Amino acid sequence: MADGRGSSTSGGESLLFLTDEQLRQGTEAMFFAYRGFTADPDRILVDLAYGRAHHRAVHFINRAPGTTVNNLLNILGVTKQSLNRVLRTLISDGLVISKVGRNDKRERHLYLTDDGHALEQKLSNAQRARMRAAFRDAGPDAVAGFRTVLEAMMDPEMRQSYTRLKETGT
Amino acid sequence: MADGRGSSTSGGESLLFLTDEQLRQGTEAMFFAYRGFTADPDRILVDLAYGRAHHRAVHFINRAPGTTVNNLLNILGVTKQSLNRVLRTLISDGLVISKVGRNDKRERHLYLTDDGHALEQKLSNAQRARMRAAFRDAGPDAVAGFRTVLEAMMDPEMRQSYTRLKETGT
DNA sequence: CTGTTTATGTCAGTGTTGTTGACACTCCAA
DNA sequence: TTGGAGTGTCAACAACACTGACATAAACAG
Repeated sequence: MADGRGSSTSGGESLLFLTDEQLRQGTEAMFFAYRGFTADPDRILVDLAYGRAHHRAVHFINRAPGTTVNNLLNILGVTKQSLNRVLRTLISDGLVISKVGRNDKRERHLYLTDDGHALEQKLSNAQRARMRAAFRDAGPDAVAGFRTVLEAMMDPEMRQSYTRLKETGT
Repeated sequence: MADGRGSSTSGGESLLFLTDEQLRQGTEAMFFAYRGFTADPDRILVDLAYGRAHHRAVHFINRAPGTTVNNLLNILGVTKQSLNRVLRTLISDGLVISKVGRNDKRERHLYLTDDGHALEQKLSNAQRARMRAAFRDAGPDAVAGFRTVLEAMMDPEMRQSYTRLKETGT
């Protein structure tokens, strides 16, 4: 909980970082930063006639190879129709392969092909370059704070997905 | 820089926070957090048959009353056609008024009506509640780091818009 | 075995938000 | 007066989300 530590003011809990003005600036920072965050991969994707949805699918299939459609659905938070449209193009373009499950044959396990890995690398390199520069400029303490606040901002289920990915890669 | 490490050169400070794994986690944190960030206002907007574009327009008109269409265009980073569609509905629904400029009559200055202010409050209260909770849980130092990293992640023009809004409210 | 649930895929329709391109109008400034 | 800037509108289109309905196959529960 907030105990005011690290505050520059004296005397009791300084909660100045919780003023509406501060919160509004946080809101706007999220808005403008997210634009930057997606800008670089977006530029690559337009040339390939893909969109952000393809990027997200490729990212998480790479992150958790063999993940099922249902799992991906939960992570991405979209409908199966919406995801299916994206997966169909990725599969028919040879970037993703779908394997019938061994234990449960209803399930489809998703993997990137070599071409899929190549695209994932291209996209994540572009995105990481910006984040690396931002992290480097901000320094490790700021990065820790950045992650702390973002985690606190997630919906609980999303935080769970995030943590499980972070810790176990599923 | 595809060495998979981002590790430091000789001797100095540990740069473990710049590993590809750390950057990937930062990427995923942005993705999941942004979902949370928009979730609460989105729930309100669906009932009103509005979308995020309306929210953004209302937010920035409230933030900089009397702003011109062109200024708003630059801040939002969309085409005038796209913004115009949104503004048209907001104006015809009585949430926004457009006043012909006094000095330059080509310009339209945008203001929220009372109804517009009411919607803006409703939306920003919902959004701020989550951010306030996240800020409070994370503490002031984390919040400072959060803002530092986000600012470093913006495109330079967006950082300029962000800073000018923050400092002068235009 | 039968009936139900789960996992997936697909078709059709709709809505929001973004894009280009084209055109018109007003007004300012040179 | 002419050129350009700011604005508004029309048309067409694409990406990506949604709902609803339906089909198939496999797993599971009785």
